Amino acid sequence: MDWTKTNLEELKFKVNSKGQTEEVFIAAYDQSKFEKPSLTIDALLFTVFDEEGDNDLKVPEKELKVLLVKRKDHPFIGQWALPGGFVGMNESLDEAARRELKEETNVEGVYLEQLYSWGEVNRDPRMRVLTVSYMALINRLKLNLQAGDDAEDAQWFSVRRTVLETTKEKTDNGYIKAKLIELTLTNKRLSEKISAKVKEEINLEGAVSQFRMELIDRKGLAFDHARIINCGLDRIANKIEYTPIIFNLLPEQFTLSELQKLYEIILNKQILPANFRREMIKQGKVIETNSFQLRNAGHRRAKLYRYNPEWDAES
Amino acid sequence: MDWTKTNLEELKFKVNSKGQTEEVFIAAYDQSKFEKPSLTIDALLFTVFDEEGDNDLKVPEKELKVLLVKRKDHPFIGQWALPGGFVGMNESLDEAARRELKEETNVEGVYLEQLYSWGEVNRDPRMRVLTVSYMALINRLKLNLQAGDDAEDAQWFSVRRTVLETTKEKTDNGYIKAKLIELTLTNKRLSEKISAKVKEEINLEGAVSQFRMELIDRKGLAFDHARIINCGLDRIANKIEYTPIIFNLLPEQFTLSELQKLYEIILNKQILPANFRREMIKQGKVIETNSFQLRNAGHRRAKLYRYNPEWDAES
DNA sequence: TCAATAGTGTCTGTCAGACACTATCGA
DNA sequence: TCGATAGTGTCTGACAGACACTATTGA
Repeated sequence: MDWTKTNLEELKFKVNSKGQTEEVFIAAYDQSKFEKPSLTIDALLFTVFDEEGDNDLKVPEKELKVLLVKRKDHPFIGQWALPGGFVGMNESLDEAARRELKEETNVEGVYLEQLYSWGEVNRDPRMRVLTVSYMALINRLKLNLQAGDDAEDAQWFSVRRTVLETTKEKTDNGYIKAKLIELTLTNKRLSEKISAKVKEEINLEGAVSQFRMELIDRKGLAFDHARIINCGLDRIANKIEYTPIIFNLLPEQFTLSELQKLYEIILNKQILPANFRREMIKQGKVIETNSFQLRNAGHRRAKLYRYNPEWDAES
Repeated sequence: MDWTKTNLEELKFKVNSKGQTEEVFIAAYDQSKFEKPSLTIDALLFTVFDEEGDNDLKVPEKELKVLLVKRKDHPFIGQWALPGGFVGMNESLDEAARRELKEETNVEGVYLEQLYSWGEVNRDPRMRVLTVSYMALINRLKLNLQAGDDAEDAQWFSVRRTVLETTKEKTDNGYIKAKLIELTLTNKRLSEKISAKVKEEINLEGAVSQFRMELIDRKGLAFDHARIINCGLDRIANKIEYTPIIFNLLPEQFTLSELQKLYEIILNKQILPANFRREMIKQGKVIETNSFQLRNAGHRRAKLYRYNPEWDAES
């Protein structure tokens, strides 16, 4: 059914207060009378790299990375921003996000999800801009296979999130709880280090709660993009337990330790290996393969696992 | 910090490839060159009424209600739609949603949350319209106190959701799972009954999952609003366990049975009273009061409880 | 006494967290 | 043999789901 048309016979000839049928009304409708905000999408692209340490007995650390581009024009010229751009008149929001993804990394067919829409009046110093933010999760290998990776001014930054301070203030009929979060974005090769601050605030009055994500300090990050990155990190952490999105960040085969490391980064807490192992296998999120880790390290070789595509949250 | 301005001295005098400083650039920036989609918000207002049955020994049933307005103009003239409208150039999205809420119900200071943004090219037969959907939860008493309630063409409809069919089709490397959902919206007084169909589809290929909510049949509901209502119902169900949003739908004091009935409606499943009671009290979401149910019914009077504003998901 | 709901007590199997222990590999 | 990680086994307390039972009220 094409629901985009009114397409009911009975409505076709109905007239409004000015005596117009739908056809006449639409033909006469002048939308240009109204001033409109501009519409953009911003794409948060995450991936995971291995970060080799000094001691090669140790297993390499995992780093969560986000793609930033250097702005070539005002506003915020020379600063780093999320890739994004205007939405064309003939593409949907999702299509615009996938186009941006493709332009920036030359990757297609990856996990993509709408995050949130940001519409404060003065978000952009040029004019009123509404941005719809999207998040994509890409595995490293897919990036290597395709070109456009380290093209020009798009660079991967390590993301780290620290909670600097949590406050909880009781009010008459509820509380105000705030979390001051520091986002640290680093790129070793360029010796770039950005650390922005975002405040998450829950204002509860009775049962009426209001959640806000406020930008406190955007040091080197354009617009309110620090807020969007934080929003994406929250989203991954929320979905990690009941969806398989995390496997989008890993290669086809992986060890349980690697998977655990990723969980620890995203949830920002330590997990006991024995329990993690037991739970993953029991849940059925993961299937044992017959292969083993290739790398010769000073310890027993780990069995490789892969995501179980039959896995289902319901069961 | 006012992050909406570039406000770093070093950037102020930096020039772009055309030799413009930021100030010059912004003054020369002509946004009117670009065609832009229109921007609206749609507000999903939920509340709960008691629905008296025939047997007055029985406790009244609860009904989840949504506010719909009858369209007075094309397109979809005469059909029911969510309240909503264009976003002004000087109001944020949240402000626009609160304005709409106030205009429609004269209620302020209630729970409001952004749901999702819908941006398909042909959503609206007039022109390209992006809509950002919001959901508000309002308790019945707040509505009674304020005017504007049953004004003109805004009416409360009972919402019921039935899963007509679930299918799961295995593919090479994943599955396609679909749920066909029927939304039934009824208003007894007007003898109106709308039943729209929405399909929720999860397409999983490897770990790349894609979620879509598709409108199958909009029978009497304007635009893609059935989809938005369904999205709101999903959101409440997801948040009911770990947030106190449900208390926004209840009066200050309530019995545990009333609370349970609401849980059952929203989660669409039966709960054992003994366990429900135990869990609510243990969790500390709820505080005992000294009052009892006034109503004289053929059974022991129930103690009234109220929401515990100290309750905190973390603990 | 009955219908209807309020509210208590308890049993049972499952499971998360903690931790002790064994296995394997390379230097 | 040591350092490092892989992987197994098991104890414990908490807890969800099921259900039997008592309490209170109005007709």
